Amino acid sequence: MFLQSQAELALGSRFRALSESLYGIANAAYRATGVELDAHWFPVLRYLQVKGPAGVGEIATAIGQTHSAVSQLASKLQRSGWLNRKSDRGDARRSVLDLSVEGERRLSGMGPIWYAIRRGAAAAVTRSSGALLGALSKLEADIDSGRVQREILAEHARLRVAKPDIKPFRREWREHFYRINAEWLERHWTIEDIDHRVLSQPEKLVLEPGGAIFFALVDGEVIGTCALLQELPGVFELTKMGVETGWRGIGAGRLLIQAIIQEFHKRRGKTLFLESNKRLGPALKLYESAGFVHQPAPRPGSHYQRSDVYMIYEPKATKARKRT
Amino acid sequence: MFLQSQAELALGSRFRALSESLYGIANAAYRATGVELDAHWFPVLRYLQVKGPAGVGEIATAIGQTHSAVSQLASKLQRSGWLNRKSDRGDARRSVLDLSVEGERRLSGMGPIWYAIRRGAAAAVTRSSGALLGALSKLEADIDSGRVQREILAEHARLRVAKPDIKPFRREWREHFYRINAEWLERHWTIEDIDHRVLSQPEKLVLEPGGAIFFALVDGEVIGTCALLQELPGVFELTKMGVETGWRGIGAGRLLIQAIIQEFHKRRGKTLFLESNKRLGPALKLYESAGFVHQPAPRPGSHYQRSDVYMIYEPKATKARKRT
DNA sequence: AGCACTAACGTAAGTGCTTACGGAAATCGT
DNA sequence: ACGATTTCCGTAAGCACTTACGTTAGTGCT
Repeated sequence: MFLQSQAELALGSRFRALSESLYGIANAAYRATGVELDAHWFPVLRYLQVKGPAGVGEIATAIGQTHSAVSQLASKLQRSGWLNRKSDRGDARRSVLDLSVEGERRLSGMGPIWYAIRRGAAAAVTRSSGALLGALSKLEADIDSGRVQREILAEHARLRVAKPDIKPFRREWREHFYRINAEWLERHWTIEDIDHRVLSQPEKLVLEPGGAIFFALVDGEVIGTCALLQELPGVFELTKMGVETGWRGIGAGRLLIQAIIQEFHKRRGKTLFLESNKRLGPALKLYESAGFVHQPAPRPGSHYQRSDVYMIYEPKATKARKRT
Repeated sequence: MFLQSQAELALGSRFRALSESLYGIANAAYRATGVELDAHWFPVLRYLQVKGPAGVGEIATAIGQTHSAVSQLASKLQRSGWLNRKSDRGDARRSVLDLSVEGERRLSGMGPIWYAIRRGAAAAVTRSSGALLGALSKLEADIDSGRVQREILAEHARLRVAKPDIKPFRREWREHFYRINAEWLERHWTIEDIDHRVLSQPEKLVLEPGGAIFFALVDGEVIGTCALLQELPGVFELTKMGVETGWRGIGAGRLLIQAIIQEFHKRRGKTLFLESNKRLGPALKLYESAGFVHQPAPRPGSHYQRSDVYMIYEPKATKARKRT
């Protein structure tokens, strides 16, 4: 599921959909058992049944909705004979809702269906995690207190000004190497077989043959990666560079390329090339400005179907010498 | 919170409210950080950003909404320049959505705010219960499979035809003695001091002085209760009778009274009386038909403020003898 | 006592979805 | 090959809320 992959970011959508599902289930149960009740009415009607006559505002805060919602629903329920509405003697602003005799009668036989719904839902909740109800309560309290809100803003203040750090490969970041590259590969092409193998076994197919992998991190979150692959002794390929959409434009790509080049020099490599595709405009710009020079494509013996750009790294020093 | 007291019955409302809260939080975070994005757009925009161009239906199923919702949102986003819409060559029924260059640009800097929201929400979720996300996923799957629906109907089929069982007091049902009586007491009056004491210490104040308590159960759920209280040796009071709203009309009240009377005879009691209130019409009918006869109220030395009905049990046998 | 202020509510309009419906293109069965 | 069915989508209307606003009644301050 796509929404699940977005983790906490799409909770709003998921809760909304869950809400509709649950209303649907309850309504289907009512219909199937011949009960004329809409699940949306339950909070108001049940509140009146349990607590007796109550004002609009009182009900609204109790069930977590606005007074308008309660007022409008009350009008509807009044028309269909569920409840009575009279204005409070004593405080003429208030209008007091009360179950009608007929409404009370209709509700009085709901025990079986309510318990059935409750048991069915409880079973599902238990299967999903025994503590779901408690968790929801705490979450609601947390949100109401404004704490979540404040924390988000605090985090953002830190993340916005954070600069990317470049760090060498660590095992716990392994999955990010796959994830980040899969994102743009799936987007523009498909993941070729060679891609899949390299991405899923980076230690064996990149590091052990004398290569290197770097990650770009922002405040501990991996947001980009790049690999240096040794094809033949002294011949290296810059490959699998990706920065998460959403984190572009803070210089992570440039830093990654610089780290790769530095590593290439450290290993006394002779040739550093890369293959890419014309559709990756911003990346190509980065390569060019880092010292890569276009060559006739495709490279003889290219591994990739999608490759139509071939570049070789020519250090500034070399070019400068040429010009003089 | 009232909704929480309704446990699984009001999950729909709670999820809906949670959904609104989370959208609100996200939107506030966007606004506070100067990002022009509506949290409701996130699923569609993010899907396009990650997966690239996609059809309306594909997006709809991926994000769990209807194609109509996606189509309408797409129109809006198209008008405001976020995305382009063109019909698919190859299949003219499809219309393909794609982020515009401008839309892509706007989204490209969202990393910090998205991660901030994600962290804030994740922290709240962790505080509420580490497993909430997994629990939600399982719950969604369970609902989608139709299992919850089926179980509710099966439960209802059993509960609807179930007859109440009358059982003597057990410690594990203790709280129900309080809960069920509190319901009608709070509803019509307030819980007097003597009520509170008796209800919260039934063993000490009812059973030990030679009384009894019975519960009415339906398929294992306690739905009603009644107490026999020994005031003086041989003088008993029928009191604290209640049947849950929702379970009235299946004869639980009558069975409870019969059980009390039987217990009264078993203990060779001489007098069985009760105090009640005129507002409790249905209950009074039950008392009358069970053999209780009205006496001038209030009873001398009554314990209760609310009492304006006083009845004494006169077995049919006695009345029959009188008539002859 | 008078006057700003607040509280309680109803109404109108907006919103983010849904269901219902219909049209057009693709696919299937024969 | 061609009618029946299915797929894909857009539009319209509905729904369950919301926010915005206005009215009326109570409250607090001087």
